[in-house]
Amino acid sequence: MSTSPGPQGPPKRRADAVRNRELALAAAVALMSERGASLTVETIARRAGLGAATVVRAFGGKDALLDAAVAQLLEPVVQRARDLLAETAPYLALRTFLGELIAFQAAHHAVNEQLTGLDLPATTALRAGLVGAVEEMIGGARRDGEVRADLDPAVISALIGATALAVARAEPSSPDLVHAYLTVLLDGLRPHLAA
Amino acid sequence: MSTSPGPQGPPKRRADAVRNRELALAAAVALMSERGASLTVETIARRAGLGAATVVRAFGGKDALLDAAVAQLLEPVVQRARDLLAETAPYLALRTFLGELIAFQAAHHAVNEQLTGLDLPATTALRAGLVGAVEEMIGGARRDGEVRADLDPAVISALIGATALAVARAEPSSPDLVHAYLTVLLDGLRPHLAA
Amino acid sequence: MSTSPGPQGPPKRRADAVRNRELALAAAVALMSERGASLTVETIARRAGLGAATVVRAFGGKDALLDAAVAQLLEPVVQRARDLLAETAPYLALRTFLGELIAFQAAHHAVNEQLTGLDLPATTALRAGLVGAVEEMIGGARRDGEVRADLDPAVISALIGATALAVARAEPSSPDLVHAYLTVLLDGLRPHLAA
Amino acid sequence: MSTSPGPQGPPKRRADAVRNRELALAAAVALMSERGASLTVETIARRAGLGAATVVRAFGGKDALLDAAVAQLLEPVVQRARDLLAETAPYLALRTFLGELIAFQAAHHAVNEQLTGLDLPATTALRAGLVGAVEEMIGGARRDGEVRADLDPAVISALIGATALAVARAEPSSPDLVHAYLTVLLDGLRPHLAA
DNA sequence: AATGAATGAGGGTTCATTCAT
DNA sequence: GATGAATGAACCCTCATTCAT
Repeated sequence: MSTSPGPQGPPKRRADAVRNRELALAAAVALMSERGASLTVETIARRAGLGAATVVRAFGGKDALLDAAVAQLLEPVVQRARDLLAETAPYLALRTFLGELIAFQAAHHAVNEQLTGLDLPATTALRAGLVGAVEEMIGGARRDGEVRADLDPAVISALIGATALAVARAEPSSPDLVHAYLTVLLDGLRPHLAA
Repeated sequence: MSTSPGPQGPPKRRADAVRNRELALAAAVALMSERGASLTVETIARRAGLGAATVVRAFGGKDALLDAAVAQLLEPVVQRARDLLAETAPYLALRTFLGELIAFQAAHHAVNEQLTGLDLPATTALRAGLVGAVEEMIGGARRDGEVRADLDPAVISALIGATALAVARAEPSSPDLVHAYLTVLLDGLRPHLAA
Repeated sequence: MSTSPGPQGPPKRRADAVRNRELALAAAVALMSERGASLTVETIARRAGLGAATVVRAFGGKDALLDAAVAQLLEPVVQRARDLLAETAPYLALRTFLGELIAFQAAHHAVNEQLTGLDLPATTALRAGLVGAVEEMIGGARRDGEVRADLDPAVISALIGATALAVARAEPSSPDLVHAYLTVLLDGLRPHLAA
Repeated sequence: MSTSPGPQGPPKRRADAVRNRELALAAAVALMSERGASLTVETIARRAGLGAATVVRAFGGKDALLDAAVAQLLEPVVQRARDLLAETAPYLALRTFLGELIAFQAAHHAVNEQLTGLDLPATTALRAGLVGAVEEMIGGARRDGEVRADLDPAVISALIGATALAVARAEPSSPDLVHAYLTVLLDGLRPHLAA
């Protein structure tokens, strides 16, 4: 009885594993936020204070690790978009969300710099969710007459998806650039006043 | 003096070297225009009909080769921007150039897909030249009252530089996206109608 | 004496250890009977419902585990050979045993597929025992005039040892092949009719 | 003109590459003939006096290297079987070939020790050719009344294929074992004299 | 000068073993 | 004592660069 855990304890040392998973994720995220970081398994592991094999085992492969890292970055963003959609008028939601999106991306501006050509299902799904939420915002705002009606909301959403990340990743990053992006984009999205 | 040719001896077989340089450049440019091309030295050399060592030797390293290739791609674009600046009213030049820029980038959407973290001086310089030309267009258009005055032309230029490439490289590429980008951007750049 | 238990204290939880040993052995044996099974420590442990460290600890290393597993497979075969020797006329014993040996090997055709170069003392000893038993069968059958006398029984036994396994492991396995093997071998072992 | 080769020379340094290919093949073959040799790319390369990457590049992968090595070993054997078939009466061809086959295999007794589960097309094809040739020998000998008619030649051929290699690889290798194998096998293949 | 070939460095992954719980 | 997790070593492979021809 002295060594066995109480009746509540199925996970014996799982806690450490979870912690190391998070360490590896955090290390990957940190490296993604640094320009030109190498993002090799070895580098990530060293940053996390772990062995290279450990991080591979914890995720089942480098791709899965990167997928999990990007997903961890993206998940709260998507959630925030959904929350805004539920709580706020579409156009206000769009304005609010865009600002937050850029601010968030700017804090992790190197995200998916080296992710081209990889199979990242969680990331793909989250990006789709994000684009979908933005599309709903735009659709609603358009119905409210707040956004121009001559462009397809899906296309506008894709446009935002493509450019927001680029602005966030711009070198050098500057608040002025973000401000200009938001200003131009939102003004450009307003309904046409005159031909 | 022993190794350098005398004044009577211009480079003897430099013609071959120049030709091979151009072959390698053309091959690299062609590969950059194909999604998912491998862009290894071996691949480039095979495409050029040359040996791998030849292309390395012709440029002194892979980075320099890529730099030269991207520069070759970018150079006419920059030149076009300068020509438009010289010949056309600023705002019209801007509108014209933006459309051409996107079309060009879309035709070479793989450019600097794998260029992160590399030291590419020629590319950097040309990009600066391009951004500078756009900045002049915007400055002129602003003086003509064609572009909003509440944003710094340099910042707008940086914004265009950051987003144009992203739109051109978007996956999947679509004319609608390009159209929406140009529409929103240009409308967003118009002077404010109401404070 | 200090480490060995006193006469009043037999091994306390040795029962668990013994049980785990048997679980691991059974798992290893089961995996050896499946074509292309991976036979890693992890795989064996999972099949046994144990932790990987447990199976290693129970045997002191993977080699010892495999040795014990093969030995467990071979032991009843050797015992059967000894029983037949004791109970049956040599030549009949030989005919009977050969059929059973092939059938047994065919049921565990993956045995020692991945065992090359390993140090497996128990397996080696059992194989020697098996070869010895067969040698006795042949020697007795030769004395009875049932087997040709121009070949050394030890050599014939080695021949059987080498070929029986190969036939059992042949790809693809077929009853016809086994039948042909037994037919040709036994006929070839009969005494020479004509010089 | 001084440095360029004469008009006959398309392969400039291909000779060295061919030589290194052969060095690598010879090293692989040599290692296959040693019990317990590790057969890693590194080991083979070191034995050949080459870098590991060189042997990989020369063959395009480890599997292809092993395939080529085994094929090189097997090719003259298959050729010899075909020659015997063409020149000699079937049963004599069979007797002759079996002796040579064993002798040859015995000289390379570790061949395909670690080859299970690999995709080796050349090896597979050559083994099929060998089995086919033996099958023809047996079929012809059977028509001549030299080999028993109650067993399918294809099955007998498979039997020989399975056992000959095993005998050649037996540990320890001994001339007596080979002699016994040939004696028992050939006698066992003779037509049935009495029920 | 051009090049096919060689290679050292580095990548991701697997696995038997060790360790902390 | 049992175990999930950690890990160092080893494997195969790729590639930019260097070398011998």
